[in-house]
Amino acid sequence: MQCRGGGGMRGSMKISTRGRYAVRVMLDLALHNTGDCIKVKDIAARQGISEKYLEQIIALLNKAGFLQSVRGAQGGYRLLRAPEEYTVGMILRTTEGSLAPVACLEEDTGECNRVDTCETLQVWRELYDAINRVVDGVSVADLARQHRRHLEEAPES
Amino acid sequence: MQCRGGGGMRGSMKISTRGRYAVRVMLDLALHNTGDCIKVKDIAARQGISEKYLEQIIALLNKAGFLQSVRGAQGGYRLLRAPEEYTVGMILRTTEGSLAPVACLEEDTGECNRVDTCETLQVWRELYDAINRVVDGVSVADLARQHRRHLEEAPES
DNA sequence: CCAATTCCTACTAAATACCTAGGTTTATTA
DNA sequence: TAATAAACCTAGGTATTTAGTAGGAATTGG
Repeated sequence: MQCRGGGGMRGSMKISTRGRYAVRVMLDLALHNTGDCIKVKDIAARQGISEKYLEQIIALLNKAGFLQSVRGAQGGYRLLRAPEEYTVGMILRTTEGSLAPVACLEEDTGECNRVDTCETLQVWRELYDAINRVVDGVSVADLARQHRRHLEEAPES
Repeated sequence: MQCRGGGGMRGSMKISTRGRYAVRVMLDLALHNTGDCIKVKDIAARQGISEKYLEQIIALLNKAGFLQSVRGAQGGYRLLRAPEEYTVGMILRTTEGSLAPVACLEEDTGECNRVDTCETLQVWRELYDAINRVVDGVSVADLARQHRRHLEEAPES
């Protein structure tokens, strides 16, 4: 359905929907940060994402301490801190796990035995650094700012 | 066996063994670039990788036009061009597919409909650029140079 | 001819991605 | 107080991908 081209090679190094949706959720929460609770149902509707699936993703963000949750009727979620305080890197790490391109670079795990003689490790380290620099250099507030600028330039609906 | 910590979160954005082995193969071929053929069997032994699996990976590199192959007894492979001509990026792209972190950035495919209003796309684009800059900035010759320097500093065996 | 090699295709077990489904608990409100 | 609306929790389920195994056909050197 999504792979029409030739066979084979679809591409790894991908950020999964979990991570991408999580970033969009955080942005959504920042844009509707009026003080009162925001329901999963509303986010799902706005973002066009399955409600039940979003629930699970938000649960990860919640467990990470990013959100404040209110149970019961008229409950929902809101950002615990200011949008500036959340980087895309933080969000991706809690939902996707480590962003290291190879397991050897994982903080706790890994440590392959060929570490001293492995020339490729240096490349992976540079890659890891570059990835972290980008994702930690963008905050949810940056995304929100960009969204508002978009609206000004092309005001629709 | 490799995940001992807690459950959950293993980490995406990973380069698979295909890609990592491919880079090691190219480095191996560069280091043993004496002019005569190098057998898969020897590479597999030196690198400690399954012969049959390597065969398939090398087939990809071969089909991409990176190698010269000689069939039959005393056959094998050698680099078609100088090690300087191959970047890690080229190798990863032929074995792993596109290095784009999201499908929307894929050259031919993708083009999601929310392209104009998607603020997150900008982050993914920056990430894509950063990844490409790193992997295209390192050649197989660089890896070989680093290997030889390693040997000088700590000459073992 | 024989042995060594590349080449080609199919298969498999395990993990992962991306959900769906169904229920439990907690709080508001009619 | 009962109904309802929400968060919370856990267990699947299908399709795809990964990391190989396996087995043989085609090609060449000795």
